[in-house]
Amino acid sequence: MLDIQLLRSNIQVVVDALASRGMRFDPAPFQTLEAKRKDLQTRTQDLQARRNALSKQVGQLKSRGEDASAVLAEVGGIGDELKANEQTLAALLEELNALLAGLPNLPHKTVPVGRDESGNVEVLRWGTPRSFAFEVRDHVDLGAGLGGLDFETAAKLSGSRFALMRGGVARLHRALAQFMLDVHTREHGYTEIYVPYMVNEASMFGTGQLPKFEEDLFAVHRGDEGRFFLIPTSEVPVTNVVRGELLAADALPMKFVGHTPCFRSEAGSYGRDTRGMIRQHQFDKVELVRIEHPDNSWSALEELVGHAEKILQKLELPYRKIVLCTGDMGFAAAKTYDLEVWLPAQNTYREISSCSNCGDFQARRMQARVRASGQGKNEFVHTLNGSGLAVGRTLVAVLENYQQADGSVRVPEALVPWMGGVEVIEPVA
RNA sequence: GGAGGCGUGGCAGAGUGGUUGAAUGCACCGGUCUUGAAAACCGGCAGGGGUUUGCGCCCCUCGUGAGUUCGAAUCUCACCGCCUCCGCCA
Repeated sequence: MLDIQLLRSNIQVVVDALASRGMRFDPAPFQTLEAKRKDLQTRTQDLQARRNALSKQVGQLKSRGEDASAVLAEVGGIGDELKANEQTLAALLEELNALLAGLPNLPHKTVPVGRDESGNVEVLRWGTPRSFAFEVRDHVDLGAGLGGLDFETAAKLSGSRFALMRGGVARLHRALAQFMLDVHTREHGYTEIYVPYMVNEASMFGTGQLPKFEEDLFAVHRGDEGRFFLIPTSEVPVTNVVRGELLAADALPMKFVGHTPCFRSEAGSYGRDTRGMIRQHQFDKVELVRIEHPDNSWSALEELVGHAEKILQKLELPYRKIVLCTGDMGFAAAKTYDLEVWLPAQNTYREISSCSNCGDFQARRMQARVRASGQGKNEFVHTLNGSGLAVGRTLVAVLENYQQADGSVRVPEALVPWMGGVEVIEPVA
């Protein structure tokens, strides 16, 4: 959520910044609402002040045993008008709020301007894609050969865009997640956190999935007692840990790492990545979340991306790092780095991590603040999140990059201890 | 699922219709004292919003939302959450 003060004082800044994201924002409706609000709020508050003063008089008169009927008659007349004003004002504020809640975050000044993904800027390439002396297989074929990836059975159980893993591949999947958790907790100082996979509406609003992106979510209904939403990323529950909190300055930074499944309806992406487990309704992700003091969030973003990169480096998977341009960023982000891993079968780099600083955008929605240390004002915290990494896609990358001519797959050296010493996953006969 | 209890400021905890946004303690901030620190003492200290060049003035908020009333932390209803006991249960 943007700061309404900014829209009041300098709406052109907002219009321009949103334009760089490819969004046409017409300031007129906001300004009309805002003018009405100002007028109505002033009048309402005047009425409230009068009522309060007169009611106070009644109390004084009665405590002295005097007659209060004249004052009572006067204050009685205020009631109806006041109530009407209060209701109109509440509706108006709600409308303003809804308008505000629908606006995406403003890009940080260091974000390259661009209209779509073609405007993204590569900042780093790490590792050299391996050359193969045989024809590479994609993870679907490899997984089938290993008896470890079974999309047909998953489809029987649930439908398309679900995966079922067995044996060595299932173990590899588990090992990857454990490995990531261990690296981030032991080497990068994150606190492991376990969170609910279903959250309420307020949490989805807090991180920005609602109200605009409901179609991307799975909802779980509980009769007429309301509904939960399956988390599309652990960013949602983990970040919302601080919702509604006023934190002590020394409570920051908070660094969490969580491993959860993620559920996405993938509405509107019917034709894309239909083969294999690149784009699933359910996938696992190890997520890094940081709650930072506003002064530190930008250096924290660089650090966080580095932590995600470290996993790829340890697994010796070639990747590149790009900065998303203004037109390609997510709703809540002020700046985003994507990490893309090399997939030999696709002969290209594919997204495996997305790391963002959301600035105070989510914090304002969540009302998550940090107490000022000295005289200053309490401030909204800054929230950051990044995949460290998407486990399913990491599995795909390992299978494809470490495949051998006979269809077996070597286990990356760094991962062997998490595989109980297994160094190669062999095809089934 | 049944029975009972409880939600007040950063924390603990008073307050059961009237100048109470709220005692007290702790924490925190500033100061006195001290070589420095601690202790002691003095002072400050909820959040959000409106308006104002500023001083300030005003409004809202005691889990959330409705209601009763001239007036609600206090009374009524609904909802949410937490605790205790019983039942069930991975």
